[in-house]
Amino acid sequence: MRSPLRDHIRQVLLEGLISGRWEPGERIVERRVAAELEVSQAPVREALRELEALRLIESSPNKGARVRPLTAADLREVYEVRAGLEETAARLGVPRVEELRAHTGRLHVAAAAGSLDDQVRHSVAFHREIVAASGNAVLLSVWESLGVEVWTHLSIRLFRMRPDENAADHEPLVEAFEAGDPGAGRMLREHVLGYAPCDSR
Amino acid sequence: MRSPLRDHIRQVLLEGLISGRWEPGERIVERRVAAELEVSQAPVREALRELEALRLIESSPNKGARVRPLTAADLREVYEVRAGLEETAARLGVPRVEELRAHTGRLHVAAAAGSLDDQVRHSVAFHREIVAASGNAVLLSVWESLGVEVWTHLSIRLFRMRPDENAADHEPLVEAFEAGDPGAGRMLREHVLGYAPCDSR
DNA sequence: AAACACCCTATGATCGATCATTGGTTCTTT
DNA sequence: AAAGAACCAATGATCGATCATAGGGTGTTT
Repeated sequence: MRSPLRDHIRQVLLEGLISGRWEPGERIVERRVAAELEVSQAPVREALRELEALRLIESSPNKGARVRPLTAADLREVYEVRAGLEETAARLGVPRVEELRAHTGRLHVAAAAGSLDDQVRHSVAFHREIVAASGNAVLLSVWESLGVEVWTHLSIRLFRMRPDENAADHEPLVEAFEAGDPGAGRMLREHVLGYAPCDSR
Repeated sequence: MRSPLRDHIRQVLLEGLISGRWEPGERIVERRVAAELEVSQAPVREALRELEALRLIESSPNKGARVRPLTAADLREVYEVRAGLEETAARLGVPRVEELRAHTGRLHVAAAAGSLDDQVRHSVAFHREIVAASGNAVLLSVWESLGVEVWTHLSIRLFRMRPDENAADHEPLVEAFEAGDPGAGRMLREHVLGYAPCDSR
């Protein structure tokens, strides 16, 4: 066994959160998870702390970890931050348009096939490409710490939100980037906010 | 003893990083820290992971943690992200102008007294107020995860950067917020970027 | 001497056990 | 019965010990 123990545990916990095995507000008991996976308590703790950094769980001293209750307002906050980060990314660098087109194409296919998981995956990849193209590693790291993919899955399950099923929404963005349109950043921000819940405007 | 063991350890490590006890690139050995503080290895590991989330150290499996070598380019990346976050914050909410004035005043005093630490502290408080006023808890949490205060101390020590000694720089911002100037966000972004190293423009 | 295999130490990763806190339960006391 | 004290089980926090890997040293082969 090399060293991916806590990585494996984190993955199991993540899948449990996405699939709804643990409901929001429910406690996640370190020893139970440890016993089930036949590992010790320590790596479970570490995995839980990583999930805490993703804001998926919350914990208080001596009281343990519980699944963070996810409200539409929380989700909106995440979208607002994400929109700002992606706008910043668009200002800093130009994404590889071919990549964007490839992701958009796969998104089309997934939407046609009705595969929610694939839609989420390719949509996330589209946006990640933009952030990565900024050339700013800190920005990418912060963006990833938002846990976009997981939150998207959760919002679909908990709020019955639809994934951005119309890949067409992405086309204008690609064209703006290709044309070097200085308004691409703003477009991107609006695009992201458009999927946030309770858009107050 | 209640539960702040790992918090205490994190604080000790933080102070060591700021003070230069551990130089960039140097290894931080879990057991040595544990022995010195007369605690076990486990809480030291947890504290190290928190510092890793702040991007202050980096670690790879089975190879341990080392102080992240801090380059001017890294620092610039942090400033770019920070500038974007604060611009987003300014768009979302209006800070309490009295608070801003109070922080600016203290900044003046600290600058006059030549107290670097106080200058950093009050400058950070000024910007934090703006982010907190956004009303977006995720935004605040992400901003704090940038570790602005620590990075500022480090950049002063490693690059002999000057803190934003002229509190006057903050005055126009306060006035823009007070006037409800829609350009306040952009001003704030420029202000933050102005302190970043290697401004290429 | 270069290349390679083997061993050895330091140390990160993990474990099983123990300490300490929280929250509930029961037992008085009024 | 309500209020409080004492007890108890569950579990998070911490510990000391063990397992396993990385890197360096040493000897052997060519």
